[in-house]
Amino acid sequence: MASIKDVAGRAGVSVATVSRVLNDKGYVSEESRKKVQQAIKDLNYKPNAVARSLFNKQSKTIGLMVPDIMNPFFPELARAVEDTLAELGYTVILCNSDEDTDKEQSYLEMMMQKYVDGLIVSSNTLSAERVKEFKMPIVSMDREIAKGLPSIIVENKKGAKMAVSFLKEKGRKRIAHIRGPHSVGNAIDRCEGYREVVGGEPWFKESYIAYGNYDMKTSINATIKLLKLHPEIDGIFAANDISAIGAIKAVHKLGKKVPEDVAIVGFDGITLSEATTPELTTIAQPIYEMGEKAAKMLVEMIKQQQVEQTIYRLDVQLIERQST
Amino acid sequence: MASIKDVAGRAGVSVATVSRVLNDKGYVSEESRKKVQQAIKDLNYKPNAVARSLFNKQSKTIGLMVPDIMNPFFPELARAVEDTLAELGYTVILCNSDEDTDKEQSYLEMMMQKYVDGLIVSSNTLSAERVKEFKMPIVSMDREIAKGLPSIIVENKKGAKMAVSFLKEKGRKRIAHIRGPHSVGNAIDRCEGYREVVGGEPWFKESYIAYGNYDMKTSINATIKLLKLHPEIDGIFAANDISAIGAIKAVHKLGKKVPEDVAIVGFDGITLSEATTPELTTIAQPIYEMGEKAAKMLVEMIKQQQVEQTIYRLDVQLIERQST
DNA sequence: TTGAAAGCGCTAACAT
DNA sequence: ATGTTAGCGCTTTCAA
Repeated sequence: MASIKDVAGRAGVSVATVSRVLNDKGYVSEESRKKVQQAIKDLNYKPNAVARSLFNKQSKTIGLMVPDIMNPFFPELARAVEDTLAELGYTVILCNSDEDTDKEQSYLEMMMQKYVDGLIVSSNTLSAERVKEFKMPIVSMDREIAKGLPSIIVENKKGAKMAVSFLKEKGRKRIAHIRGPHSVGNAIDRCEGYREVVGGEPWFKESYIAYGNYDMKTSINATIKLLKLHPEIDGIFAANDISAIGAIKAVHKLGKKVPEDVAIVGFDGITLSEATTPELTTIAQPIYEMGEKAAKMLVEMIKQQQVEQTIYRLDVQLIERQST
Repeated sequence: MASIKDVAGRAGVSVATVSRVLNDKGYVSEESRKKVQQAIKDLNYKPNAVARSLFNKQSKTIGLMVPDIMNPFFPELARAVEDTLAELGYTVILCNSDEDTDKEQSYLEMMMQKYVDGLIVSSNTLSAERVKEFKMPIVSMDREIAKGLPSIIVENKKGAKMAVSFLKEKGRKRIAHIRGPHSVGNAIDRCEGYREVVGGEPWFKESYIAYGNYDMKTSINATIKLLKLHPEIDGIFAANDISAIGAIKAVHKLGKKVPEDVAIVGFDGITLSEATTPELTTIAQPIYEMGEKAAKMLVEMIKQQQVEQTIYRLDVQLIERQST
């Protein structure tokens, strides 16, 4: 691999001049520039990014930390982030945290040691303090880690209300909710949204809210229990698409039909929701747009060396399909 | 951020000594070692990875290049790779190539510039020459890019034969195939496997092989056409799970039932295949294991500085579910 | 057993 | 307009 010295030698100038044309900084005569460019071509020279990083304390690399890339919400997000960042000249490091504090910590340390320029993170376990002491631009996805920390979130409560209202409009009289983890902000918001729409109904019971943990197995079991206890239920709002798919399976297992006997609405709009039978009606988040926005914000922050204090709350959209 | 100089100063030794204890290389008196370790603790010193890379020409980073992380096959692979590599002290850079030669090229250049230590790649467009001139350990997934290049592949033909034989055992008399792209090796192998089992049957027709392109929309249309042309078809082997899901949808659209009227077997064993109704019978690849193996092989290669000339051909497994 | 110093490839003062 | 040089933080020879 040719180095800047080789280029300088071949062009008959000093390394400083080469550096100047490389970075288009300072004065360089047209003649020298030509010679340097020629030498660069001849040698197929590519600047050494590591040497640059050492000097600049920047690596043109950002970290993307998600709980688990296998969770179907994240591939699309990762794709959006990577697309956008690649366009802007950045490289993406993938981290699966499993929401494990120790793993998170070691990823953070690795990032500092490698001069990673910034971090896009979706986590419920990363505390505000640890983020603070980690002096690096951060954008948080799907959750406000700390006041004043840039975040991309969606209208969770509003979306939940849309979902439940939609079930009502469709003539459903007993609407249950499969909720997500108690510790997760968006699960709380979505549950609140549900409550606001049907919590005051005369038929409403606390036991209409079952715990699905955002996962399929738990949701299947929860739904079966729910429907056995309350056979009158004719509509379900599941807090995410995975839970909704679990609910569909449970309904089928009990010999009932979706949507005839029980109509189901999910939340997220992951690709999976189109692959099921029946296809899932869902509250779609603009996942790709979220990733794109996060990436752009982060780069802004990196360039300005100052943290924008913004929260982007993106809108959600009801996609009606066969499950309702 | 404390540097090695700070540590040396605080410990009252030279930076060389600090480096020695850091890397556990060369002679260090017990006393000096203690002092250095204490200083490291006091200062919460972490070695600067970039400076190390500059010297070592290694970055403890590897690239993972996939066509598209949104393709449901790859998240699990990425997870396996990342888990394994993180365990071994490596960081993973994610690249979505879209099988686009230009994108691939610029990723490769970025990797050279950043002293990336190796590459795990799944691509049908990366040519043998480009890989050769890219002097860096590479493991190829799901495809042999060049003779002698380490690859992880699966028993595609054998799996296809298993799938089709299984349909026969289940009493299916007219078995069709939804094939993948003509340019993709594993699609060719799977199609061959299909042919070997039923190509000699008296009822076999060339038009029983439809083109699904490994994608859902195309497979839906192909299946609809197929079943309209040949209503006698009672079994379908789809070359991947996405196609199989498309086939299920198509069968439903035509008012027929899976598996009563048409039994369907897929290939891949992606998580998605469990989420459908009916759940998909499929030939499962050991996806996680493939990623793990690839990562371990790559690290071996990096450490030994020499390329092992091995091809791992992993076995596949029939998972019987509701679609048959 | 330890330290001084060169060097990895680059950028940016500073001089000229 | 250009070159010389120090320095980014580390590792490793070489000498002591």
